[in-house]
Amino acid sequence: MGSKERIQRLKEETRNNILDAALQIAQEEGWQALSMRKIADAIEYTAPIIYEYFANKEGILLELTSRGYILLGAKVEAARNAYEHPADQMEAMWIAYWDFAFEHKEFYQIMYGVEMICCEVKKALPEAERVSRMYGDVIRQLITKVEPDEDLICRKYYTFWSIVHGLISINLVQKGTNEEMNQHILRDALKGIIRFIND
Amino acid sequence: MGSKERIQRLKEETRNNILDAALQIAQEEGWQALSMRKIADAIEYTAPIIYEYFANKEGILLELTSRGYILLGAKVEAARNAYEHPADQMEAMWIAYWDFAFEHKEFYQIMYGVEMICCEVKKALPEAERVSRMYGDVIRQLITKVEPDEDLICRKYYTFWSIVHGLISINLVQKGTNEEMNQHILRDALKGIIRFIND
DNA sequence: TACATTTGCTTAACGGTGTTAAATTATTTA
DNA sequence: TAAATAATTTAACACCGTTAAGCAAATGTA
Repeated sequence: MGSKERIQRLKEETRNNILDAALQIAQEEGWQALSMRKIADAIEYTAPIIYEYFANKEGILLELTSRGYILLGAKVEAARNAYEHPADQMEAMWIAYWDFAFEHKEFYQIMYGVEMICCEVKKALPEAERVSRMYGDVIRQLITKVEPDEDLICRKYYTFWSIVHGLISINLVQKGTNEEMNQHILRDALKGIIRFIND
Repeated sequence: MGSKERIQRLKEETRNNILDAALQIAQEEGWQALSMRKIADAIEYTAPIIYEYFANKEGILLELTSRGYILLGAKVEAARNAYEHPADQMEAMWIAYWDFAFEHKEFYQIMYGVEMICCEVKKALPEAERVSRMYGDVIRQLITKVEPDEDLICRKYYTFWSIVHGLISINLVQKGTNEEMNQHILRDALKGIIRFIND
């Protein structure tokens, strides 16, 4: 016979087509615009066919998430292999991570649950601005330089914000982590930034 | 007459009821479970009524986001007022931010676009574990202590991850920020953590 | 008081979603 | 060629956000 394998190959191809179509739609229109019917349209089938290849929509997302991690893993590995000393490796590996996030935005979003809410209106919410101004004011006082330029203050603010928000996000998305350790990390990082704020 | 004001007050009450109902549903079932019909049920009306008070569903979310910032602002302000020295203020303000995120998870989620994907399966994705192991290995080499305990490595890993992921999230959610500044913040923070990894 | 107008609210509907079951068509097997 | 199996579609269900039409009660006016 031999056609058994050919059919198997065709099935695998369709499976890949589904995943590719889903990713492409996400790239073009965002994850919120992804629908089973749109995927079906793209692969020139009707929607129920997809359920022969995936349990449900989440199954597709899960598979893409997994593939995202494989891609990220390769990038991080390559970055490490490009250096000898651990310190250089570490920096390169995180920069690789950073680059991955922006080169493959859609992957990063499903991998780490980052929503693109940003409804244009939300950006300039005065209540939000008030909060960041409060932080900025205190940072200004912390900097000993007589005339700290606004750029430096902004940078320090983002440094603080990033680590706090990052730690929170990680905890909210994949909860069940050690509460005590979080407090330890948070306080260490804050004290670290404050101590070396004038570098 | 005087009934004009009474009616006005009633309308405002209904508006608040809508917001309260929306928040409660989110607290009990998550944002993804929030629907106009569910809100209507909770306030004992039918769905179209809500459109007399809000332009659409996003309008409700926007108002709640705004209220979230007001709440956060109050907490941060109180934290600052509890201390004299800027360094103490700064730490207290970020801890207040941290506490707010977990005390008012639902607010934090709409304010900063944190999705709760975590479909239980995703947690233990082997491809994801491989990536974190790679980072852990290099961190272990960076620590000079002869027998670094696993807790320390984990803490350092989360510190790195938090700042990188935090910075990425902020950029993805409210894009349009300065690319050059991001690189500056990223490299500064990485070098800082690496340099003081043995504290 | 009687009629007209406005208001508050509901029902019905439209086009969309994920998903399942039944029906249909095409392919393979006997 | 006929029966059995596989591949694919159509139809349907229950939900979603949103809008338009209709109704009923309250209000304003003569």
